[in-house]
Amino acid sequence: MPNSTLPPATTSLPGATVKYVIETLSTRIVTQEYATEERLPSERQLAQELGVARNTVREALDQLEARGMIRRRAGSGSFVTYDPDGQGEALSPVASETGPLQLQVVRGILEPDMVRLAIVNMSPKQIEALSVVLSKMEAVQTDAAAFVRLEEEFHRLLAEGTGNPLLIACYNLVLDARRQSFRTAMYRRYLTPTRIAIYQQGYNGLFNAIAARDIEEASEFMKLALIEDQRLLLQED
Amino acid sequence: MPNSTLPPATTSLPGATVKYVIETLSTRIVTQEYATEERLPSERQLAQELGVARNTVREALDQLEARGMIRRRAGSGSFVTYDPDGQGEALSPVASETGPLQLQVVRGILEPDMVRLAIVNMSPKQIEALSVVLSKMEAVQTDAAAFVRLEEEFHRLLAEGTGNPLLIACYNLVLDARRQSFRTAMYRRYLTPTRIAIYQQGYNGLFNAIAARDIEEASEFMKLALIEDQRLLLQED
DNA sequence: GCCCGGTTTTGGTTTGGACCAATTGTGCGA
DNA sequence: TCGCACAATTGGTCCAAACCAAAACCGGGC
Repeated sequence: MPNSTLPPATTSLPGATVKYVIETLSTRIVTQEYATEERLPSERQLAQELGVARNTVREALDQLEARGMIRRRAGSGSFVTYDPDGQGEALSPVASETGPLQLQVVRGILEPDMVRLAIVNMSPKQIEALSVVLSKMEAVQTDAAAFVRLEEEFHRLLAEGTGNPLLIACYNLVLDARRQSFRTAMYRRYLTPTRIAIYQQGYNGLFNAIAARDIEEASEFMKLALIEDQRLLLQED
Repeated sequence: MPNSTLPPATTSLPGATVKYVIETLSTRIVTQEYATEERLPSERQLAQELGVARNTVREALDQLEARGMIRRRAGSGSFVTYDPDGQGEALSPVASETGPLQLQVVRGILEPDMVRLAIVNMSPKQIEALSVVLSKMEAVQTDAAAFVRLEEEFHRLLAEGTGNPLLIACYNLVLDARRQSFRTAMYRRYLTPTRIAIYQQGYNGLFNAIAARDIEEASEFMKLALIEDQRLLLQED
């Protein structure tokens, strides 16, 4: 079949491109690689850099805008509105009335199974995105706030890795509550460099288990992290 | 036509095309020109009829789907979900994009632990409220819709019985998705009086276990109910 | 130095085409 | 008649390109 034209070429995995762009950009935003208020590269530049069509970049930006992470102005550019220490936003009301222990309980219910689902569902690109976040986490030495943010991003990627919109929505509530907890309870005080190192080890093991598609191992690491959190919780006050 | 390139042509007013398609289609839906549950023309047909590109039709359909007026199934078609006698409040958007299987997965994660928490947390009054709903359920003979509503109420009371606001919020999402499932997938057809009797037995056992504060027994009953739902799901076609 | 108009950059919209994946329909053979 | 493989249909994703409108940028003229 002497097809005259075949522009798409389809070298990359289909169906994962937009999500890949979203994950890449949202990670960069969360890690402040694109700082708050900063202008991010033009759509055309991003398209070239990421090796996708502008259309695809646009769709990703649409969703980031819907999430409230960026704001776009025609003729001017796209700007980061995401605020890491977002004092601003009213988190969902449930977040504020959820106690640290209650948060821990729900995490204990969701996360082990969430990892299982993610493992059997994540695409290579999604795992790649996860590894990017992991390496940034490993680079953290003392900045507890940054570490917490990266943890959230890591968990968010896991949730999206399940491909289950309902589960993702539930876990977004969990993350809201978690953010709230960190704001009020000031765990950060207890996130010493030593503890950060412990967590880094845990996340590293978790990621390796995920990359190896070792379901039980990963679920076990997830539980360990939860137990560690619990210990931190009890030390408080 | 020897012209090398001029795809857009731009015969119609620019910037109003998508809106025009949305208005046209949503009007047809609201006026029941495309009746509820009916399949509307394929995207390619609509594109031709309205004189726009398929992409434009898709974008319009995206928004109609976001509004909950239609639902799309790859390989099958787009179907009107809008109900003119809409009791139907706007369900949370996640509800519409959650499939029956994904719903079942999340329920399988949450419900067994939810029962455990409820048992150790419910006050006598709350258990009393539960028994009231149960007796109403047992009075149902053939009205599948009523039974489904009572089931929801039963589950809601359980969730509230945990006293965990975060868990309650998560489970509300689950219930939204469940309601959506019943609307679209028409399980009701399979909820014969015989099946209702089976469920009644299950809920009765579940309640007794709860009243007796028998955690393992209750969790077991909960799982059984889930399995029963699953069977019902698989029979669907 | 300041304003004003053209040029450039940037996001916004639409087109058309190719290919993928899920579903449905169909016809042939056991 | 029953099933199963194959083809057609349908929504899902991505690409490349053109044009528009708003904003920013820049250089000349006052």
